[in-house]
Amino acid sequence: MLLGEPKPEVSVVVENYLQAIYKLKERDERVFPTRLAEVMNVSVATVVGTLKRLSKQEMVEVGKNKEVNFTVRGKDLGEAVVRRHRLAERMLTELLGVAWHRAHAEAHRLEHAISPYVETKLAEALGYPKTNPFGMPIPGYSDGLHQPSMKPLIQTQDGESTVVERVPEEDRLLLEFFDNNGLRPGTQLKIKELAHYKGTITLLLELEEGEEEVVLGMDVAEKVLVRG
Amino acid sequence: MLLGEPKPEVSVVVENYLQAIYKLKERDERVFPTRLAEVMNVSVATVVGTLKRLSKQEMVEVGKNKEVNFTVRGKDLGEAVVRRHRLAERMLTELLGVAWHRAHAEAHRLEHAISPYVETKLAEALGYPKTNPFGMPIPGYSDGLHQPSMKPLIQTQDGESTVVERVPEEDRLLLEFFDNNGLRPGTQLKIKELAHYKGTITLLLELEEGEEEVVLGMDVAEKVLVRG
DNA sequence: CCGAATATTTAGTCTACACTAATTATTTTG
DNA sequence: CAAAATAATTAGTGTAGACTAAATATTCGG
Repeated sequence: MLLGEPKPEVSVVVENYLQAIYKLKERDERVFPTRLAEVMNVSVATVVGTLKRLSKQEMVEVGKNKEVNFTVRGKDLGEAVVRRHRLAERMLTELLGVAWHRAHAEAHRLEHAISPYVETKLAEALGYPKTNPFGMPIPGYSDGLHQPSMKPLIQTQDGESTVVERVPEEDRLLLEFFDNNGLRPGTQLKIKELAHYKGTITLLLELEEGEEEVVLGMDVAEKVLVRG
Repeated sequence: MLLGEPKPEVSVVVENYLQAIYKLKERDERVFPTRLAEVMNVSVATVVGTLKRLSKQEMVEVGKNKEVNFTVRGKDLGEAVVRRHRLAERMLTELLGVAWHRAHAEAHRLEHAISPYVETKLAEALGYPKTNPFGMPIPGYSDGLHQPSMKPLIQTQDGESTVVERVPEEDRLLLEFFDNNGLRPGTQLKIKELAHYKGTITLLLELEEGEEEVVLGMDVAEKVLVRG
């Protein structure tokens, strides 16, 4: 009954760094040590040290301008972590009945425990989903495919009708609010009032149980994408 | 987009030690550092060091006779890891279609990534299974319940008909052999020849596709449990 | 272009977890 | 019971990954 494992090629910590870099680049952010320290919630000194190790292992390259870029190997690994994270989110919500707003945090623990083999079985069981439950594309199953065109809520017109395509997944409280109000990818809605002047946007969600009015601030409205 | 976690109470390493201790005690083995070093696949010196930490954290007590025993806290934690492991094995085989003989190894990575909340949802989705796919009881869902009486294959009689209840799950190659031959919990069989003198036992498996003859050595036959 | 603000690096420390080698206990056995 | 075998401990190392504090670069604004 041996329980010791044969040691994974990359540690959980390294996987988390690569994932963080991948997600920043996914939003077209350039990656620098300080920014990485913010999202990883560690000190800058720690990031500098870790980047040194990552460089030595040929996963990233740090330019003299300090910008962090992936090597091919690093990008593949980071992408794999993100892919497993988003598949895990789907598994949690669709197969296990986990609450939608909890899936993101829970998947963060699972993403490192999914082997390539389990990943293939999981993707198959889920029918090769193209996005996670929050509308983020699952790399490997979604790329290449033409995605529906999307724009942030702040760029909509008063009175416009559209459909939610993506919501920000990082803030637990916000997710819970969305969950309680039925605002998630697929939700049909109409822009009731776009009040840039006071920094709010009022939505009329068209749910099965009837219409629901929701008011969002502009900072949030910038991160909610709708079709169009 | 913070990715840092709030730090789990116990590390993966500690969870693995507690799990190993739990599984040894489950088979009524007394636990000593050397034995633990064997099953954990680390040096005895490492075990001694780790046990010191575990003692300080009130998870185990090491007697002057060197025997390792759980505290209440340690037992609860060890049991939780084993429970999640066996639930994960069920999830892999029943929900994801993972090959039976691979479930054990794969679950070893997942067991540390399942929170109490996900565990409840998982158990619910699986219908509160009483055993894992290899016939081991899932603590918390199976205890208290009267289990069918079991005995090892070596204690059967020539010609006896019975049903497989449990197979050893640690050896990958053996599991694969079982898998390929249809020998798993639930399989109906007849003892064709019990040849203690040459150290073999020959089984006639009654499968849907017909009968299958399988020969096992006594060391393996000791660890395959059947009803009776 | 210079000084302030911001960003990065270095130095030194700490913990967990692994190792080997050497030493010390303990147990088994002739 | 003493010698041999087995078990356990101690000492010393090493790596990953985290920290703070201090030093050094870099960038930005007036």
